[in-house]
Amino acid sequence: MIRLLIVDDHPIVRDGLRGVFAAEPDLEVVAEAADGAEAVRRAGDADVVLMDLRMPGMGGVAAIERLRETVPDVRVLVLTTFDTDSDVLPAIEAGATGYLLKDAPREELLRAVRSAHRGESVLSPAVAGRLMGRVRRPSDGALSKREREVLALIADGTTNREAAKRLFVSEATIKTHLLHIYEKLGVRDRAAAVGEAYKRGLLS
Amino acid sequence: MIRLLIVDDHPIVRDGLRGVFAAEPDLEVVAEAADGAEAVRRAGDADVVLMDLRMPGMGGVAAIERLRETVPDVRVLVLTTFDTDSDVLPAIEAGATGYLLKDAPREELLRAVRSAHRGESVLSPAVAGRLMGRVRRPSDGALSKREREVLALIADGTTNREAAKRLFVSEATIKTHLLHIYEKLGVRDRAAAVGEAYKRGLLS
DNA sequence: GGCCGCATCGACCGATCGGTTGATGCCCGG
DNA sequence: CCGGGCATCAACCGATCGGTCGATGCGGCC
Repeated sequence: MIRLLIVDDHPIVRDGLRGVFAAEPDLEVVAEAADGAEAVRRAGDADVVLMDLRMPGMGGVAAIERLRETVPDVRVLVLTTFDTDSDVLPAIEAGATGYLLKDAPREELLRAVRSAHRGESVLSPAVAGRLMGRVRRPSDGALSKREREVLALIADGTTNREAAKRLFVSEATIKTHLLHIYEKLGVRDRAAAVGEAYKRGLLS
Repeated sequence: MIRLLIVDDHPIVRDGLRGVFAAEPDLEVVAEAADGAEAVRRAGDADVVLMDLRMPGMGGVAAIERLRETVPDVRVLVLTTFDTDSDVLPAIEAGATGYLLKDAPREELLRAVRSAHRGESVLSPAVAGRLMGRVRRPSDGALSKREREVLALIADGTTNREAAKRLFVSEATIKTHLLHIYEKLGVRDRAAAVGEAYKRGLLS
């Protein structure tokens, strides 16, 4: 029997999760909490904590850090809406065992809970992709010449179509370059690519 | 009779323009040039020069600057594919009387040629909008607090939908904020907004 | 009170983007 | 020769964006 603690400031979400787990004979919701502080207080009875990140008062990241000190055996599976680096990384650094997005199918959620209980890391595909991209991110400035040209154009607001005209290639080529750029910079859209490039001094 | 010089490195474009002007009794194409240097040599016979910007050898901007010295009375109407700031501003600073995009309807082109001949400035709507945005750009840092919040999220790669969830507002609100941001920064999409914000130190 | 700036919002729609399936060819180094 | 990196390309489709029509309400200032 895996004992669960559901931590979310929205009662509807907590009820929804209860409903999901109610049908599983090996899962039992033993407590709920509406914020991080309450989660820390109630985690003693749980094996796995389903932790939202953004909550009033103490948020998820701080709670995960506290749980590592107070209930070191508990597994924390983050269940949240957000998958940006600024959300993912702090939670993982704080000690989360897994990171799932709230739009995950119920089967994935159930599988994640059981995996987390076994101490296995669980990441949603989107988050996994981001971490993988981050790990294999080459040194700064590793964009090819062509990629840098495309990026500079995008930063100036040109559409893919315009960029294609500008560089005398097809739009498909621009898109391919962009996908490579996103991969190398660990981002998923042009705006973030521009931001990341500025942060790395690739653009100025 | 308005005497025209067509400057474009593509023969097809030159032929196409000839065809447009052939039907106009008050317009006469007196010469063609395939690059800036040739344009400068042939401009003496012309009243209005239709100038492309990106050409091998001497480009349009340099040619416009030379024409100001050698044939100061000639009017230069830029006719090009590109309307980014990095194309528009140098041409206008160099002394172009007008700036049109190649996708302009023929009526607009004809009207522009006649206006340019009279010394009137002519701008395509897109370019006009960009210049207007630039002129009324407020001082740096004039984004509202909310706009800055939205911009920071966008720079991190969040979609409008995610940003809406994040800030507990509707997606329509995010879009409105973004449109205001684009207007204030004189850009037309999120990537350029991020770039511009970094240039101005609004993001770091 | 009127005006302005700011924040909020909906609906619709065309344009563009991102992802996904591949693929080819060139150059360089092992 | 082979493999890897780079550049190039097409087609399809769902997701998202940007633009456009408005609109309301609040607070501050004149």
